[in-house]
Amino acid sequence: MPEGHSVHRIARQFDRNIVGRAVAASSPQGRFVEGAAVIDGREALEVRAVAKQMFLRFDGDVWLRVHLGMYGAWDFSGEVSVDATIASSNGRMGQTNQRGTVVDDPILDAAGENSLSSIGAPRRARVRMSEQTTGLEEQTEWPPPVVGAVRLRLLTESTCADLRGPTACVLQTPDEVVATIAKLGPDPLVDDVTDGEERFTATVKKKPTAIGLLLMDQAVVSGIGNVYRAELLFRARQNPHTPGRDVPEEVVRGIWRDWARLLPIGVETGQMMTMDDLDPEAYRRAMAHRDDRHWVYHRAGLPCRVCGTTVLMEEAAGRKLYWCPNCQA
DNA sequence: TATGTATGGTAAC
DNA sequence: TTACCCTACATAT
Repeated sequence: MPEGHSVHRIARQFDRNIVGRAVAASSPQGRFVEGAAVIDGREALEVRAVAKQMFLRFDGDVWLRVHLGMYGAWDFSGEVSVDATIASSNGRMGQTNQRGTVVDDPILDAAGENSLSSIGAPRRARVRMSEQTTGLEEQTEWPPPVVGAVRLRLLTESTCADLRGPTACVLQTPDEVVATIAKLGPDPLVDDVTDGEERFTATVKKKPTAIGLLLMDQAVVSGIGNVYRAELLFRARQNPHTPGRDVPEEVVRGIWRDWARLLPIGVETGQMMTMDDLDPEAYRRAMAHRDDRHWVYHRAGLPCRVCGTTVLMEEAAGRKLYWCPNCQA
């Protein structure tokens, strides 16, 4: 389910709790038994996130590439460095208490930062990291019992990471990792932002494909998914159907810069917050309720927040595209 | 209990 | 373009 921000968040979690430690690897579900056997006993040395993919390097030049697709998730339990607000899947916010169970009524300040005093500190917790981070009921058993179809379990002495439902979970050689990343468009959190802008602009400028489709193409730009696509186009007041080469260059550059701005906000807040210029009360409401978080995404049939025109929805390449025909004429 | 939907991507037509 | 994969959850029955 995650767009780029979630993958960067998950990579950060790996950096804190898995990298630098030897792992026991297994595939309880049975679909990654050989790969797990290769990883088993190795030390995790480095994690990288590019676009919607995560690369975890183990000693001996063994790389694990994971793509969560729409349904994948990593469940962390044991010692977990909780650094962020934990939101339940229905959009309700919560945070974990000392026992790791979810507590309602988070304390958010106007900047959207939570008030956890132990930011970054390991604690007993159980969280599911997918598009959002969800608090799970903590298990006292160690290692935690396997629940459901776990493709890959990585276990350090103190932290357990369970992978479920990924689109891709494969081992790669260093050359293969380089090749995979080379096919991906610029990622504002990986590439130099100025270089990325040039690459993105040059690509879009020569494409006859609609800009609404180009933004979803990971070879054109990394990490944008269906939510950010709709929101970036609205923020640029850009019609999704305009061929890339016909979009004014300044608009194209503006979309890149906007993405470079929104992505880190998503990483820090854990939310696809695309209405960032809100007063504190509106911001609080947007953080708390998913339906109040976006300009046009998931708002088909509702009035545009800016002009009141009915927001439209159409299928584009099998995905739902939301836009305001007046603001984005 | 069944069904529909979802923030993604690939491969086959 | 369509089929298909992978899983969880909300909603309908």
